[in-house]
Amino acid sequence: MEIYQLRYFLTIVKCKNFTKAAKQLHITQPALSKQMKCLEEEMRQKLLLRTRKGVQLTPEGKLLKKHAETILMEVEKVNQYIKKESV
Amino acid sequence: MEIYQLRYFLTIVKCKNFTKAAKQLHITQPALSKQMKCLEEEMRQKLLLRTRKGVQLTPEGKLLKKHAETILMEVEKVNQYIKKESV
DNA sequence: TAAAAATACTCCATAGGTATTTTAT
DNA sequence: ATAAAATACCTATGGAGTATTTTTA
Repeated sequence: MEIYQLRYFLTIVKCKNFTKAAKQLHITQPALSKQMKCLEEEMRQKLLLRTRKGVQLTPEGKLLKKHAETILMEVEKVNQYIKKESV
Repeated sequence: MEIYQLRYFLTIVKCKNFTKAAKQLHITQPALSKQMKCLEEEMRQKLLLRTRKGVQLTPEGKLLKKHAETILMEVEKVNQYIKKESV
């Protein structure tokens, strides 16, 4: 599990669509699919339900979302600090 | 900045020594040095002071330590969840 | 039946290894 | 003089791309 994978995951949750999320992340849809497959395999459970209505979260996906948000919020604090210092 | 780099960084802080930290992380000392160089370059500042007395934190290093601890604590929660679910 | 996701490959960037040099007392 | 860190160079894993197939309702 790496930070970039959590960012990919949250972007999919927000977009409810792999293709749109990939565009927003400036990567291709297959690259994004592969990373989500890796993440689901590492977590040993499905996180995302691919339906015609859009991508939905499984209960485990919902839990990961909470943790991912906490982690990325903290990462964002570090990024802001870098910007502040380098100006 | 990735989770594995934060783990490397905190291990060095704990061990106060690159060589010992590398052993504990099951990687080589040069691999660890390179990752810390990458991290310092990305942060655009020195994080660690290499002294004979042991590796010390710069003020920026101390700040990163706090964020890294928060992030890794949250990662650990996810890992525990994986273990629980996969049993 | 059509949009979206998955699969199959190919490529290359970089994480990590070994050997060696440099640094700090 | 010596332990520790940095550097140089090499290898190989896996992240990302293109082309294509499969899936879902």
